[in-house]
This record gives sequence, structure tokens and C-alpha cells, in this order.
Amino acid sequence: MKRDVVASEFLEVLTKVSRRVRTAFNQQVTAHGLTYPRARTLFRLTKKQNMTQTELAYELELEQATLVRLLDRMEENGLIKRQPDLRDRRAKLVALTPHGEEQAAFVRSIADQIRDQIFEGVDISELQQAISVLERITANLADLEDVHVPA
Amino acid sequence: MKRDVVASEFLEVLTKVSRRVRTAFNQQVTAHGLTYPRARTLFRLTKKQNMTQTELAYELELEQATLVRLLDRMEENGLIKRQPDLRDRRAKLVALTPHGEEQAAFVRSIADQIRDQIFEGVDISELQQAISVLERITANLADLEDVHVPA
DNA sequence: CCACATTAGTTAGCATGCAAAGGGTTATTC
DNA sequence: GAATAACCCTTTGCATGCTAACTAATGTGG
Repeated sequence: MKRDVVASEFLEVLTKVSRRVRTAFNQQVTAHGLTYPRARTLFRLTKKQNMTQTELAYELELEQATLVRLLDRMEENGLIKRQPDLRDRRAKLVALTPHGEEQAAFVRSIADQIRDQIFEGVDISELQQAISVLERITANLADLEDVHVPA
Repeated sequence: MKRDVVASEFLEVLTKVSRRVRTAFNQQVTAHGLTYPRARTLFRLTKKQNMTQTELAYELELEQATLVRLLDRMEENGLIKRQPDLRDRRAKLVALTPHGEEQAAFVRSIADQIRDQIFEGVDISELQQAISVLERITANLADLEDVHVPA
């Protein structure tokens, strides 16, 4: 099997798995007004509150513009609140509401269940090796971004 | 390192890589009116033309509704054409236009370049192992879908 | 053959994603 | 200290993604 073929196959299966994970997760939580991106956001906030949106966007690997609307919806649903940063009037600090904390805990338990199922039959060492591969690819992609597209 | 933590990490890096691949690819081809999903569609059609939309959606792992609009745009851009299936008046057969064939070849070359870069420093055997892991996860996800969400 | 279910494609509504452009603050530079 | 740059968030416009509901055509049972 040639390298190019394997690489293509890898990209295909990566795309598919990624979509399936998102969809599977959504199916489990939509009834509660949640989605995969919202869950990711809740988790981050569980670990570190009162980040600015820029910081949070960086951690989630999202563009700021994308995060704005995500937070808009989460604020409407009472999951998070935005508070002014007293040291910088441009910035806003994002924090969980009590309801957000509850939902974060709920989502955590759902995520644990799903994880157990989707990783069934996969060794922890295999996972770690796969992570290593994915991280190297991430690094290579970061390099790629630095190279500007020729007009 | 606990299994849960590794599993979480895996999902995070999977999500991130997937987004980065899509974005990186888009940056290279948007100038030509192309996108990552359109490129995937072109590839499939290169391998097998005159599929019905249902078949194509299955191969691409997309919902039919998603494919409809994707094909709408590709048809507007003159990349593909939809022709009636003489054996089933409900169905439509999707084929590449000459322009679509050209673009498929162009995208192929771009994709080859990008692949070389993003997989730099990754062994083919590592890739194959990662594919194996991703495929097992896909299978587990398929099982998950069969289990209906309890109300 | 006729009622009914099933299937193919579409439409509509919602939620992410992105890039590009804009407004208000803060930082830098001269 | 004023002009300029940089930064934080937002808005806008576009392209995917999904589910749910709909139309038209085909299959199936009786």
C-alpha cells in the first residue's frame, strides 16, 4: 500500500469519525439544549473560569467570531454569563452560571458513558500512539498556516 | 495516565485536527471556488460516476439533505450535473462536467501537496495503526446509533 | 387493482464554522 | 501627548452540517 493512498484513507476516516462523534454526542444531549461545542465550552470553563473570550477561543481552537455566537446562545440558555473585565474595558470575562455548573456535571456523565462505548476494544497504548500521530499532524498544520497562499 | 483522561484528550485532538485540516485545505482552494466537502465529492465522482444522490450521500457519510445543497452549489459552479435516472423517475444520477473533471485534477494536485506536508515525520505504519483505531471507533459509533436515546 | 408503506429528493429551520470588516479601548511611537 | 498601531469583541455573509416535514414515485399486501 502506497503512502499517498494510506494518507488519503487516513484523512477520510478522520473526517468521518469526527462527524460521527459530534453527531452521536448531539443525539444524546440535544434534548437538554446542549450540543458538542457547548459541551466543550462548559468543560473548559469548569477547569478555568473568568477567561477572556480571546483566551477561551484559543483554548477551544475557535475563531473569536465563532465563539461570539456560541456564547450568545449559551448566555440565552442561562449556561454562562459575560462580565466586564475591570482592568480592560474592551474585554469580557466568561463564567459559568449555577445552571451552567449543573449542566456541565450532567454532560460530563454523558460524555463518560459515550467514551466507554466508543473506545471499547481499543488499548490505552493504541490511543496514546494515535494521539501522538494527531499531535504531529497538528504541528505540521500549524507550520502550513504560516506559509501564505501565493496569489 | 488514566484511560478516561487519555480518551478525553484523544477526542479533543481529533476535533482540533479535523477542523485544522478542513481550514488548511479551504485556504488553498477557496480562490478557485472550491471547499473541502466539494473536493471530497469530486474525488468520489472521479472514482464512480452516475451514482444516485442516495448512494453518493452514503459514500460521503452525509445526510441526503446536506448533499442536496452541496450539489446545488457545485451545479451552479458548473462542476457537476444531475441527470434523470431512466429506471426510476424519483432518482437523479450525478456526473462530473468537463470543468468538474479539470477541477478534480487540480484539487488532486493540491491535496497531494498538502498531504506531503501534514504527514511529514509520520511513518506509514503509524498511520495505518491510527487508521485501525479510527475504524474501530467508527464501528463502535455505528453500534451506538442503533441504541435509541431513552426519553 | 388499491391502500399503504417505503424510498428519492427537496425544503425549512437551526447551529456551527470561517473570513472580512467595523467600533471602541488600549498600547506604542514619535 | 497626539497620531498610529494593535487588540477585543461584534456583525455580516457565506458554506456546511443536522433533523423534521413534505412531494413525487415506486413497492407491497390484501
